[in-house]
Amino acid sequence: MKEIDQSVLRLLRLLQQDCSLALADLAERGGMSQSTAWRKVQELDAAGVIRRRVALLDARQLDLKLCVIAHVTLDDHHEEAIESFSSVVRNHPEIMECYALSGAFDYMLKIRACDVESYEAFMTRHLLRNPHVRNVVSSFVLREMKASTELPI
Amino acid sequence: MKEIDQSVLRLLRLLQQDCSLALADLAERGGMSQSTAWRKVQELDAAGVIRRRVALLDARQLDLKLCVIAHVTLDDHHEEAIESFSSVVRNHPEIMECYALSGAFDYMLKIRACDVESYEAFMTRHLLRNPHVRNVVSSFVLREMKASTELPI
DNA sequence: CACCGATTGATCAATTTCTTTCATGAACTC
DNA sequence: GAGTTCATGAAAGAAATTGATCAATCGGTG
Repeated sequence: MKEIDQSVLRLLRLLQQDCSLALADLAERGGMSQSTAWRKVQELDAAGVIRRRVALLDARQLDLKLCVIAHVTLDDHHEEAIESFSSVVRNHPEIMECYALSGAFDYMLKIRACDVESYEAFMTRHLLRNPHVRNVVSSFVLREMKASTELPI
Repeated sequence: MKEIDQSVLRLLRLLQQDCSLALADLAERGGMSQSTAWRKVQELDAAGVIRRRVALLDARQLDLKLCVIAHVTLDDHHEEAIESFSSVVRNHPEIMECYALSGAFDYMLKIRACDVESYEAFMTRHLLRNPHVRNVVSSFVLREMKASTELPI
């Protein structure tokens, strides 16, 4: 990928807001011809700047009313402990996000579940059962003030 | 929206993995005819179960190498303090996510920046300057183990 | 200024994809 | 069982994407 100029940034901003835009609209709003828009999007796809296009769904309508932020501390940080924990994270779609952090906790997880019971069940069944997990602190999300996928570009 | 049956769930799962699938592919993988797939997707769009379709970009290539999880505590929880804080969150795209939490902290923020300096600048300029913000604890993301937008359905 | 390469926009044909229409059959009601 | 509604699939038409070509334009360089 070459340098990313202003016109490409405009396309990217539009696409991360709505990738179902027709090429004609995209071009118009991006202030360029359809051919140029097409070529730039091709490049962005090929270069992997556009990683993927996904549909964002409404959690409430799909009965996932609960969202939890959990902070996890492992017992030790040996290869095996980390791999074991990673595997739990990978294999459970309820864990939507997981970041290794600096600071007081090793990991931060964002977890979705239908309700407190099923969260509790998932937790005890899969996370707390893992021998390397020393500590989990769960905070319930009271309100989603912002949940954007748009990078600040 | 009526009840959501298995075939619709299959479509939703596919779409939240890749919404650039052609209708024909979507239908085939979802195990139904193209017309049926089209109609179901229309309904899901209309009902808002599919909230939007977005492009996910590569933060690294866009020079956003830093990701920070910040925990914020407000001074008080009066209308004004909350509104003031909300306004900061709304108006700054660097703050990609913000959740009001139960537990030790009032809010959790996910923030993207190019580097530590610009993060520091943003922080002091916009968050710490806010008179209602009592405390901010920043944890740097060392590794993104998982960052999915797929709901566990 | 003249030249060169790169980028852009316009246009077109081929292909693919989306959307509508229509007919069929199942399920249900009266 | 006749009639109605509803969901389904096939097929046809409309529209958009894809990819290529060509001329015009822009920027830099000798």
